[in-house]
Amino acid sequence: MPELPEVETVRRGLDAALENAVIESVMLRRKDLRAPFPDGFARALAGRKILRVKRRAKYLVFNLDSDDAIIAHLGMSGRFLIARHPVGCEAAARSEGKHDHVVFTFKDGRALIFNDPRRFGLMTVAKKSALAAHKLFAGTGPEPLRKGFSPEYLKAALAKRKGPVKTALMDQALVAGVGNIYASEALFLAGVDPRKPSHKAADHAAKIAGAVRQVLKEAIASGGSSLRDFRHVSGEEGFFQHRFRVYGREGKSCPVCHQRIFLIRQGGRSTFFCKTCQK
DNA sequence: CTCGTCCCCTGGGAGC
DNA sequence: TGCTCCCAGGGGACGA
Repeated sequence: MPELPEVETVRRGLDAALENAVIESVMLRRKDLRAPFPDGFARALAGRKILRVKRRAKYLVFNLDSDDAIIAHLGMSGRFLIARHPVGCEAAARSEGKHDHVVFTFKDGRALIFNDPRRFGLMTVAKKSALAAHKLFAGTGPEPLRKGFSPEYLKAALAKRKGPVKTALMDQALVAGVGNIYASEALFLAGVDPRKPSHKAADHAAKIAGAVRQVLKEAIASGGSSLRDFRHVSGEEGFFQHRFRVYGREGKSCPVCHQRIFLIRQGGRSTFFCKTCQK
């Protein structure tokens, strides 16, 4: 599910709802997700206040009023849902909702539930002062909506690679937060063939960088894409899935030239593109 | 190093 | 209706 626009949508919902919320308890319904919860996870969080919720790449970072931050990843199917009403909250906290793996309760009576059927998600705690060097973030490339993701940077990064440009865009070390949907969408906007070797696509770096930024901004403005699992923290769906130009549209007509859209496999993932518009 | 392949896990949809 | 197969937004561990 969640690429940068979806994670950013969740971040905004969490940040707005949980600023200054004080954690009362943390219930773990199992010992691990993609990785084990660290020892003392719940204990380190109880009584702490959430200051801000930030995002780096596809990770959410909850800054606490201690030295710690919670790091969370939605994997493919993770959801954060806020139970707003005390009654709903108590029910949520007590519930054994299928795949509700973590339940935070707050002093104000609300609850935050992390639900993740596939359990590719992750939740851990780390020192705020050492986040940039944390194993999960070291080696992560620039944020695509910040200045570091410049045409010059992308040109140099692509020039060093041999693999297809679409695979390169999905590499979190090259640029943070772009996944399978938005890599296809961005290359369509840029008019670049996803099969093109990265070093040859380097000449189009400015167009590609601009397209990545454009599609991510559009998707954030639409509240992300809900194909199956993705929901806002309120439970609402995003609606950018209705705006896909190529993703999931195999055999349908290209929005620009009306030729048929093709589906190929790259690195085990589906890629959608227009052979006429993308060279 | 970089690249491709496989795997983790559950659920939903297509096809028979 | 029910079974089997395939596929899914991510990422990390392998081996070549």
